[in-house]
Amino acid sequence: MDIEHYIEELFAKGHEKYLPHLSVDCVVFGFHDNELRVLLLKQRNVKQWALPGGFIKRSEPLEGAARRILEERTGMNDVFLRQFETFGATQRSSAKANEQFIQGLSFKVSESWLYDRFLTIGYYALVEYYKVKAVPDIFSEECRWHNVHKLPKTIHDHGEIVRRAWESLRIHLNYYPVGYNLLPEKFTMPELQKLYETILDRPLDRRNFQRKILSTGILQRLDEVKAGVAHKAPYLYKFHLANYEKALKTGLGFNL
Amino acid sequence: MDIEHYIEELFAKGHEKYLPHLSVDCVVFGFHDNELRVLLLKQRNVKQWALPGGFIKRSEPLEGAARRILEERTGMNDVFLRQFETFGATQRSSAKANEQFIQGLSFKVSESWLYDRFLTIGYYALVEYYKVKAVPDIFSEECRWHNVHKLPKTIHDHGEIVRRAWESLRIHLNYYPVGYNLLPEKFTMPELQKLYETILDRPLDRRNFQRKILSTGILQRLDEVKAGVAHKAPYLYKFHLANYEKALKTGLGFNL
DNA sequence: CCAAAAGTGTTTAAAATACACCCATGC
DNA sequence: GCATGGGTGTATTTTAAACACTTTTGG
Repeated sequence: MDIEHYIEELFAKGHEKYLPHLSVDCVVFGFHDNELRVLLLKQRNVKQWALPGGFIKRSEPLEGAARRILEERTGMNDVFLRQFETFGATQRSSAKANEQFIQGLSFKVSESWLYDRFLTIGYYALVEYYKVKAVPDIFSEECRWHNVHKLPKTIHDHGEIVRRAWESLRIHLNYYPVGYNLLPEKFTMPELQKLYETILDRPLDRRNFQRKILSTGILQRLDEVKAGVAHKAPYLYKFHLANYEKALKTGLGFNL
Repeated sequence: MDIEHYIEELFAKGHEKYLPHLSVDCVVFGFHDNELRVLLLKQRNVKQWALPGGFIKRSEPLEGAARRILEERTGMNDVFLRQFETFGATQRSSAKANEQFIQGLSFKVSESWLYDRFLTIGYYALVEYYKVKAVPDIFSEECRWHNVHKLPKTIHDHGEIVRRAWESLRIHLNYYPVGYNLLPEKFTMPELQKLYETILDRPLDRRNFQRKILSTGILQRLDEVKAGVAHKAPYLYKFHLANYEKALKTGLGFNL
């Protein structure tokens, strides 16, 4: 099988192409059905899920690796991406933890760089849910969104990594604007609020939220209302890109 | 020479003991003469300074490596230590950049794991200035404190790393208490304020600062005043450890 | 016509800021 | 005795939080 061949090659010779002992894992956040979701890959031969991850080419910038991995899994480039932590506990990954996966392979590898200890550099990404064309990697049979509140069983410390990414994102939310990468171009105020509430995991006052978010100047209201909805149609907004970019740089001393 | 032998061994066989391509660098902050200072090492054969850094033993936790490195350079354990960023640009380190150092060695090494690309995981530490017994490492001839405002020429991206660490510390300051690891056991309110002003790099109002910091409950005033000072003697304070620890965990939604 | 969601402003409380006078000490 | 820095409190402004009624629409 083609993929098995690919995997065998990676086990045997991956260290020639990639830096050993190092991986990059991406926590890809998307927003859908009023849920904050992360993209996870279902490992072959194993009933566990994993973060989209990969290795760093020997002469590839660290962030470049993260962007490449992200593009491979989601088809997207130019997404919001932020490094948040590097995980380096000794027990965090091991050949043991991968045993089940390895045993399911059709070939035998008695030694491989992939059996070594790995440190992983964690990035989180914010992406527009509908724009993602999720594709599994060679280790996986499926790529699916999961509600951050109901994560399935994960390999290694990937559950913890998601938790930490979410934590970083919550803090991030109080410094920088968020949403451009998580919402469609046009969106309503209640949608934006839901996004914030979902990330912060608590309800916000409708009126206070609107006042504060508008005061930042990152939004512009359109002369359009959302069509085809029950009840009163809410206005559509889009981000004021110049102000949004500025706020990304200078921050917006915000407190929701 | 003994040290040269040590270095030669490290060049030749270090990769057996340490993870390749990875280093840990520590930005050690101390506070003295109303200055925020960082500990830097003067490299042998080179007119440049470097952060205290080192490598990760093959079965050593990442943070453990940082603590070991810190203890080796400062003689201190149990200091405040926080990972803040991992630096992985391709051009950040190279054999070229180390050329001068290598040429100064009495032996020749044509190949070494140390010539490879390195990613470095950045930690910053907060330490009590007077408790530090700074000792150079094998690559250095001197270990000295430098004012963060007047950093000397550094190797690689170490200047940038200091800048980023300081930035992280400034943000940190608005979430968590700081000072226990930077000040002597007993200190005065003006001293604490100077520390905050120095880290934030801007003046703070005396009365407002005192009110806010006291309202957190992390301080306890002693029935003692500072002796041997000109002018009115300020009270001495110490940290209320239980409250301080609690604040380290739960944070103190602070805004100076 | 009514249930459900959106639009809009005001009042109140809390927090941040600005500011001034007295006190103790070393010189 | 005076210059210097430390101690203390209040008034003002700004920001956050709480809160209710009206409007629109689909069913």
